[in-house]
Amino acid sequence: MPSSSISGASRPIQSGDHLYLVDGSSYIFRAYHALPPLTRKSDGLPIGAVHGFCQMLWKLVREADGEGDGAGPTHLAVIFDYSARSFRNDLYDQYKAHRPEPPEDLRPQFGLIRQAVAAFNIACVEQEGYEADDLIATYAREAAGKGATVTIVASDKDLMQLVGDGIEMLDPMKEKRIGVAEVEEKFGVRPDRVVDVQALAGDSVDNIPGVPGIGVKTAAQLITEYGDLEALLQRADEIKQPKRRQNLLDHAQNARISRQLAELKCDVPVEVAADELGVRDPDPERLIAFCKAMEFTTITRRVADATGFDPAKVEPGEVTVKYWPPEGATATPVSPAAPAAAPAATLATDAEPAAPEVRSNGAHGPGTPAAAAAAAAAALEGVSVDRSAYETVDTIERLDAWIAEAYEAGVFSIDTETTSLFPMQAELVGLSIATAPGKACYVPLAHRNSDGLDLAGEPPRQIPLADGLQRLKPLLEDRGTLKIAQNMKYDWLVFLRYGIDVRPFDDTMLLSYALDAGLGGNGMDELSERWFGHKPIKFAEVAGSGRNKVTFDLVPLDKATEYAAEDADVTLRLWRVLKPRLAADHSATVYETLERPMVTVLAGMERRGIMVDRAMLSRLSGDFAQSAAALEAEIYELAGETFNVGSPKQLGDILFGKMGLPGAKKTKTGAWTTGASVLEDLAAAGHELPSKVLAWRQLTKLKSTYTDALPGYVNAETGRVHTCYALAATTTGRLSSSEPNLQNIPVRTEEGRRIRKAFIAEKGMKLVSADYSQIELRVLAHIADIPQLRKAFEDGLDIHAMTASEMFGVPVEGMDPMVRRRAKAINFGIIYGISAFGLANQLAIPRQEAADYIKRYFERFPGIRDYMDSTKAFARANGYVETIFGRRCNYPNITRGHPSERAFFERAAINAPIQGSAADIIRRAMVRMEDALEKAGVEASMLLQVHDELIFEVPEDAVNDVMPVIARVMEEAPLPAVELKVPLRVDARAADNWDEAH
DNA sequence: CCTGCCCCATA
DNA sequence: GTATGGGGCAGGA
Repeated sequence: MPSSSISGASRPIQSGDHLYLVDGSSYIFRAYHALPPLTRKSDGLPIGAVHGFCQMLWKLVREADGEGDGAGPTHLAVIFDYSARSFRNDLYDQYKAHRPEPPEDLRPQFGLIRQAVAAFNIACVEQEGYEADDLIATYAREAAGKGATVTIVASDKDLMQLVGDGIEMLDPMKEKRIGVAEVEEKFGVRPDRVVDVQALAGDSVDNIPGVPGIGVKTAAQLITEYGDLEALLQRADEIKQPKRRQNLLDHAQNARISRQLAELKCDVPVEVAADELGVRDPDPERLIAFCKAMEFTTITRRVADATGFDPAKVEPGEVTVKYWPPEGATATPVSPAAPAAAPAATLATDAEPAAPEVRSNGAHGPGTPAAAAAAAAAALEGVSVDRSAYETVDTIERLDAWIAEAYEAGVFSIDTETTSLFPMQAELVGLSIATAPGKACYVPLAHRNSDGLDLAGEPPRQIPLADGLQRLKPLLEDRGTLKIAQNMKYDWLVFLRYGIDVRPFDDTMLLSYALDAGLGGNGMDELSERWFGHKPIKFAEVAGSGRNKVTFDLVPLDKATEYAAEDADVTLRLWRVLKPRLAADHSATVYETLERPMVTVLAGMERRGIMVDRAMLSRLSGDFAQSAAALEAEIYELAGETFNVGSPKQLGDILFGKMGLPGAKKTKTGAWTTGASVLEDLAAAGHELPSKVLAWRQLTKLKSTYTDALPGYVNAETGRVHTCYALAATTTGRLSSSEPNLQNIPVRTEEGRRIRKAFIAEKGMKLVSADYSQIELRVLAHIADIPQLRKAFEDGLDIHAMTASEMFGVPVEGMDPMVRRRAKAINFGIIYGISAFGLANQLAIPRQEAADYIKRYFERFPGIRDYMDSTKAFARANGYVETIFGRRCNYPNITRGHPSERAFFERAAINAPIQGSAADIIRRAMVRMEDALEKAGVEASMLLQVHDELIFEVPEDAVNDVMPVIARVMEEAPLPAVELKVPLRVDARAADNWDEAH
């Protein structure tokens, strides 16, 4: 049988009856993301949508009075889509194409909802080849034709064409009635012309093409003017706008097909007649059994109260949990430790800070979470950015009005304007707020007037900074109002310095990063362009650039308002597009546990900064300059002429041109290669000049990049260096550090380590450095599940020596250091997605020999090859890979481009789960660190992170208490989300400076 | 003054 | 062979 319909009571529909038709399929999707996630207590089965559905059904059933006075239902049915295909696919094969699979935790609820309908004893209709909407249309028209009232319980805009003549809609989430007026408001035309509008505007969710360049607004205007679609298409050549006219002429056929797709079928040969949909009383025992099985305590009690049935007498019923629709061809994730359901399980068990509770903005349409996200994007597409509509708020009254508006909205975006890009020295100049798309303002707080002579004149009219902040503080700290910013870490730090602790918040940059890492930048201008095709004003356009650049407090208020309010406006729009995608993309846990909590953690670290010994750096600078000058003189002598040693071009000419040394290689641009490895080869061959150049380069590098540059970053107020961590800069989840970069402070050479010694603790304090030992190899051993590696880490062995012993069959005792070095290079190579070429380069051995090593390695560790092959295959099939915590790293170009480029992305994809999982682990440790230290009653401040190392500043007498706490938090960081198959080990040391602590 | 390139510091 | 940020040079504005 092509359907599984169940009829209700037999009762011919007549005038005065009231038929309720519930759109079950769209309800499920809608409830899934509109309602808070809910799981069955006993086993974690996701049941949020089922729960919402049952509450709604119970309400409807209670209203049924069997009398038909127009209020409660006399007839009631829940309608479902039977399958994805319908007659519309024959009209247009792309119809509803690109629909993503339903989310994992929604799947079992499809079956459960059908069982709920049965438990309520309500008619349930689904029919092959027809969508729920067509069945609803058929029943609705028939019943209305017989004089009955019809209520369609749905919010799907596709059903709006049915409204009128006794048919209305009821939005089950907002409990809002949708009549002719509401439809006109939405589509700009009467319900009977809705399909014409849809035919022109198209629909990205259902993949209905429409006519390019025409949205709902334009479509409504055209239909109103020309009457209907056919008339418009006939007279399209009368349209004045050339582009629009051409599009209508070119895409007329598309529009006609779109209309057929949008128009609902009112004459479906229904298998269950409308007369068979009469309301029946539920069987209380069966209903209670179902509710008990689902562990719905409140509904169980209500049903019991209403029916007088004692729930204690009823055993929980049997419910069948099925993953429906059946699992498709979705590939399994790379990591055996991260099965598809891992993110959901993580949510249920992980004791992480929960998302702040925020009122839904209700802006999402029906459909899957992904479709909802697409709908949110589509809804924002038509709203153009109108900079002239922004308000400059210069009175307390207007500021209070905006604050009230923000409270009312429950969520708003905010952006600060300051005098500096460094949040630690930025002074607040003003701030902008947006409470809805297009509804934004700028509040100047500390602007000055430039009179053109670079002298500040009378300030413009504005609210004094202190007064403004005093008004805003309660709002910014209000736990019930969500603040949104693009790169909140900056604004959060600025506000903190003015005594305001902004929370709760969302960050659109981090949302984009959690969702789309690797697909492009996450800066606001780029996101605005990507999502809205809109280019915001550039900072340089309002503040100038180069020598003409002024601080923002000198920007005139009209310009400042346009720029600042637009940023807030765009940020809010981005949030509306990106936030709904978290659920759809299963990235909510990554965002909530690995991204958002990092904002305040990193802000704290940046604020504390680290002390550097400027005198020591200055002495070093002098030393380096002297040594470099001496080397320079020797180099000129050897070369027989003076030249710029720092110019690779000139150096190449000397070495390979004038002196005719061997081993000359070309770079991409045709210049001589003068990289370190080339110079080392020459030096090893006994040439003096190259070895002097190498030494010179090292010294000048250390001098220019570190000893000269670092003092310039010392903050005048704090006397410390405050680096800036980027949370969303890498594809793998690592942080990056800049201004200055404190993640590449030298450590390998003795000269370099002298720079490290200049990073010191405050008097009476020590620096504690705690670093993970071999974390990436441990992660690899876990992911690829390599028995020998697991055993070696378990036993605390020297992992490289063990690898060498396995590969070359030599005992670890008395091993030749060269043999161990080779194994070490291979181990690192594996992490980097090894190639014979790269390994040969690294070890300076022939390519064939490197290939033999790799072959031998794979023979000894076949699991590694399996991991690499399966990861590559997964990345090629899906365009992304995941870490063990579900962070997604995208590689969209892995199947495109030249073979060498593809090979590059393949290596990156092999590396990303390893590097990324390690990055996730240290993020988890950092997020928990402050609380753990506080709970343990020990004092310590986290100052720096260098990928696998954390640096703290600790009072001398607390050092011994602090170190075990730090090590424990770091070693246990993966728990409880992931239990690694290998132990993590952390080494911690304390000293007066970073070099000795490391 | 900006950009691409080369080179090099870290994990 | 992975992931970054940054300095100096050189060429084109």
